[in-house]
Amino acid sequence: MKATITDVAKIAGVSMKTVSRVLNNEPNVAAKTREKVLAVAAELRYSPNLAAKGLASSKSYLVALVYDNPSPYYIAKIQAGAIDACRKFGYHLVPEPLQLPDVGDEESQAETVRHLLHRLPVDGVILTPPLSDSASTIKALEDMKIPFVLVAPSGQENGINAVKMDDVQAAREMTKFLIDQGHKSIGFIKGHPEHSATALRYEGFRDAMANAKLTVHSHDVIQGDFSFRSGVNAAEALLADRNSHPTAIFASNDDMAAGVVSVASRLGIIVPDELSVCGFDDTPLAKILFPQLTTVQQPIYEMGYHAVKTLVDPTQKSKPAETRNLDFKLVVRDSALIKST
Amino acid sequence: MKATITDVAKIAGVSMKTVSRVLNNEPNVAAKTREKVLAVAAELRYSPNLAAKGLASSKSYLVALVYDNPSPYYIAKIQAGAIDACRKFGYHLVPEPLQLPDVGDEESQAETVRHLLHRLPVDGVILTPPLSDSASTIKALEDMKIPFVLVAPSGQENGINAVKMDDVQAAREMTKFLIDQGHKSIGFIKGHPEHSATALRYEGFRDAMANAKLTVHSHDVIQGDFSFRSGVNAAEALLADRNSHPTAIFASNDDMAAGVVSVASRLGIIVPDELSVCGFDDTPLAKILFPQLTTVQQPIYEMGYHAVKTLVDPTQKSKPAETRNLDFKLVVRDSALIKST
DNA sequence: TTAGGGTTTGACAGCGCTGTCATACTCGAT
DNA sequence: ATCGAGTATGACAGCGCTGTCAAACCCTAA
Repeated sequence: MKATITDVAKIAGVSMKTVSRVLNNEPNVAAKTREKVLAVAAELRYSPNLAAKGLASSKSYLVALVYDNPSPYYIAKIQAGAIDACRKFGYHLVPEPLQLPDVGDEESQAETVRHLLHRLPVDGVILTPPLSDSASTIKALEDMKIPFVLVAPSGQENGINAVKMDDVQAAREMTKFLIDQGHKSIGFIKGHPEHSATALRYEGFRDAMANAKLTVHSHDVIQGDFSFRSGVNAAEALLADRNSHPTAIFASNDDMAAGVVSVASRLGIIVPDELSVCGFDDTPLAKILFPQLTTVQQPIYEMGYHAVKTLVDPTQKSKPAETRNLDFKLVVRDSALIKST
Repeated sequence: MKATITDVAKIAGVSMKTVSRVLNNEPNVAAKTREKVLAVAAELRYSPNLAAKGLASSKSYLVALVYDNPSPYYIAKIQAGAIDACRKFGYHLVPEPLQLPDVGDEESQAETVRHLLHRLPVDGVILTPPLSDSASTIKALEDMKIPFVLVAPSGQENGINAVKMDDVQAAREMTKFLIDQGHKSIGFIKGHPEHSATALRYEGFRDAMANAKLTVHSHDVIQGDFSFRSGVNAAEALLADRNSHPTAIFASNDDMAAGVVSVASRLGIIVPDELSVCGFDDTPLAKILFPQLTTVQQPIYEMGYHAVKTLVDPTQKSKPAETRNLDFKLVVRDSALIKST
């Protein structure tokens, strides 16, 4: 029924090994032979048996995506990128969520991961945040000698493969965008204190303000926690004085920005005419909201793609481990007005 | 380094085959032998090599989740359920998104799926909507003799495994809930005309209204298309007359319900005091909104779980193919007030 | 012409496991 | 004691592929 290498070999009149060579793009095959093999393979609709390949070459052609991230949206995007890269290189992606009950201390996390990968040996692992900051999980991987890539780790890892984006720079550019729009008084809502991005985004904001010689008033910076509700609270504080409030508010994520928009609408403050609002992350929410949110689009898909690429691309192999910064994108939508000159 | 069956066999003083028997819970192994083997296996931290297992038994221990569904949220939930079931039965899930560019006519979809599964032979396939309604894709699977399960197909498939929920009943119960709350005039917003759920949900609504001997005025039923914006438009129509509008609005999905809430808030109509609103799907949006949405929670996770279960559970095997209806859940939140007696 | 080096090809073992079938062992009934 | 019918175990081949290594071939330079 299903064609094997032996079938192809027989019909093409060559040995199995030669067929194998052709199919794996190995050198030292006469062009003519190659063509014939390819033709036969196509005709027979041959496709290799991954299990057999794996068994013989002690590779699995599998990459694991390990996550315990509560944001399905984030994971879905990473996964999409990772799968596309896998396809390109003949690999397959196996998502391995850590059960929420499992997510206890770091140690038990690492143990779970160890267990997981013991059962299903893979050729590489992608660690998503917050796992990408778990020292013991990383150590477990190193122990097992399984290649891995960190997605958006907060530390500056050396000698470890990682993909991330520059939160500071993104916040800087967003802030600069607002300043260029003519805003001088800009409110900022910080994220959850324990999330690593919080400090980075705030740093970018302050940088840009300082560059523009604008002062950041302490009462214009409010602590949030990335939740919609905290955005509401922050907005209420920032907009308390109807006669003198910031003309723009930069929230550290979209959920909080949505909170700001809702408060503004309740107070009758028109966005963006009287108040520009921007967020961070470009979640689906950003497009549902009215007006649509100006925000920062993280290269999440790309992180997934490049994570897999560093893991499986033979070209990349043997290159020294490195942290790769991927480009974000400022998405300007209605919530922050582009002034007509 | 890594223990094999041979190692375990040697140390336990039995044959490979016996170890294999123990590890696969086959019968006819002396209790004492079983214990010893298990002990040795544990000590050696032995875990079977999936590729070898697969090669020898011509199974892959892989289940594919095929989707071209644009809703990452939906897929993520299906996937979570499917993965959990896979874990339980020693399988692994491989997500196989159909590239958006691929999604052309049904034929090319089927061809893509055929191609996909040709490359990676799996023991079963889960087809998510709208693929679960693609006759040619289903046929491709049948041709390849790969077992499959349909998730939420709209047709009444016979002799085919499927998991779904009863949209009609859910809409009926939601409507009944509103009626029990004392509402007599209830507006309804229909979904996208081409989506199969649209008719079912509307049917449930009408059923319940008829049961309660309430008339459905044609001007209280508005055609929407599942988008937020269409919800806004519908709400504007339904609430046009400030003095006499429905006291409750049942939107066919959460996005449209969100549109209703936003219009109500703009018009100064207090939800739920002056207007009860409910949606369908229990998307993340439902909890973000203020007030939080009363809605129907679909058993999406459960569908994923049971889909895999029917595919791989040896207990279920050989059972006749059947369509399984899973239970939905009415989630009552603030947007539809529970009146204090 | 021939040696030497590179290129092209194939034979064969074996990856780690399971299916098949044969063998050995156990125990109650005769 | 003897037979039969389980029950328990093992020997062995082979799943489909690749790695290794040897063989065959081709060409150029002497």
